[in-house]
Amino acid sequence: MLTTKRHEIILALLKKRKTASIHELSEHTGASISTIRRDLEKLEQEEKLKRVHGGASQITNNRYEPELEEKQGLNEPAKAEIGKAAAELIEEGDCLFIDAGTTTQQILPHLEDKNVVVVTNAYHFVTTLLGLGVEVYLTGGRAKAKTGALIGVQAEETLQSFRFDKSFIGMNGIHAKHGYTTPDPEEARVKRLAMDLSKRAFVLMDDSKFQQVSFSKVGDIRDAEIITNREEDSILSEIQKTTRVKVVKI
Amino acid sequence: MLTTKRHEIILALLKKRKTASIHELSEHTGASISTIRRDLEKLEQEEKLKRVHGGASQITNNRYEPELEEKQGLNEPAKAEIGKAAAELIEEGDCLFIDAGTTTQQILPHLEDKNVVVVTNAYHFVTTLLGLGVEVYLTGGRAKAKTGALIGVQAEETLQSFRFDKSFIGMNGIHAKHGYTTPDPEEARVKRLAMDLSKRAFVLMDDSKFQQVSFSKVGDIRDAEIITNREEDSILSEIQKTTRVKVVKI
DNA sequence: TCATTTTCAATCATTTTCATTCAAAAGGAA
DNA sequence: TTCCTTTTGAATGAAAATGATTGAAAATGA
Repeated sequence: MLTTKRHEIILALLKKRKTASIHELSEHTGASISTIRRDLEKLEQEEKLKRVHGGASQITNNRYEPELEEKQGLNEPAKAEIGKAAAELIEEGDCLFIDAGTTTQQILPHLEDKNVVVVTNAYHFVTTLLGLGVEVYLTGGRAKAKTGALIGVQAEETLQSFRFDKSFIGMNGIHAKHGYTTPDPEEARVKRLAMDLSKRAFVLMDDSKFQQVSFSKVGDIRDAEIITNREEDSILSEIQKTTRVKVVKI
Repeated sequence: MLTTKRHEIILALLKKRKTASIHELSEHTGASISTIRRDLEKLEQEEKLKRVHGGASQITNNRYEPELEEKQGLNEPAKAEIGKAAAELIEEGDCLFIDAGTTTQQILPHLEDKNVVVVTNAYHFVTTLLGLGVEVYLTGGRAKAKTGALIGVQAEETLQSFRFDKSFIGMNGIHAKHGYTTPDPEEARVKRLAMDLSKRAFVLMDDSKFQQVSFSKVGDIRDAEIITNREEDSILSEIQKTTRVKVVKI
């Protein structure tokens, strides 16, 4: 029996049932227990299935959730502090835009029962916000799994019908010369538009984003204020010449 | 029996009933009391359930979900069958609108890896659909906790930029004379618009909705086709004079 | 309150499964 | 063929899961 064929059989069986034991698979393919183990090891590396004690189980359908949750773990305390600092700027009656992203997400818990209206392009913020008793508007648009954002013409159109007191934007890179950048051009347009529609725009960034440059430019340094945990250094000083920076300690 | 499999069984049972005793679970899975205890301990750590003296109970995530989940339970088998029947109408390459609602939600599992584009006004369908590998567009709008729908001018504006091969609409009432009705006028407008933008519009309704009249009119009987589990009777016959009805058995 | 019953957490012995190693078998190239 | 690499199956001790047992804790009912 060809190795590839065996792999197919294993995956096919797992598609029908949610789990399968090593012994079932061994019997079903005619291969020995050891071989099946090796197969499962390889297939797990390829993210085709998940090994469990005694066998294997289907990979959790959610192509989306894991990515976001993984990301969530990175630099978590910093993000939480930045989110808290952002929330402190919010006043009664504010109309806010909150961009999709793991850092901006940290603002949410601080909005409980605040009298604000939130517009967001993050479809998975909605349930949380409603639960906190906040009035929520979602932009339309195409749903992007990787970042959990809504993008495209519909997102931009919907945004046009709002004006914000404050907007909180996530960003992938900031560079003294190249300004704010992010990988996806369509996301960049939405961020840019939200900034333009706000009296005050805040970019939330942990220190790892400094001097990074991504593919799509969102704007120049002066186009927004910055909230970060970056410690004082020459790069930060340079940026502070151009715009206001709120520095949080962790 | 695989450990993972047992965990799934436990969670599945808890999803149906609100609580389950250790003994029930032991009997149901064939595992010993000790093993079940260990399972519950682990699953509680993962926040999948809450242990209580003598067994375990469902976890309630937040203030919002319960309402919708309660509703979910009502007439569940009927809704599942109706959702399945609706999915059978879908063809390769279709552009679909799927309305927010517990009945329309039952279509989702049948969309796995189908080559379709889905537009929806239900913000909590997005993650599921992306997980199934479907391209998703969300309408904009104000998020309504009670029904999980996006409504208002932004929703209508976003919808205008699409045309659908088929739309699947949830509805609260159908009446031979008064047509389709639903409680919220803003939701009614969205439903109406989606129907207008579709080559074929389908209203999904379990039999409890017949001869019900709600506050806001969505349209006349002939404005959509109907998918229901209503058994043959005079009321259904009357309606069938006006429009096509697909009847499912449960 | 107290006594009784049920459930719980901790521990132990047993069984099952796992990762690692090694040698045989099966290809592939010169 | 011979030499070399890859795949396979078996063997091993280590790790994990399981079921039974026990005294402590919690619930129950008088």
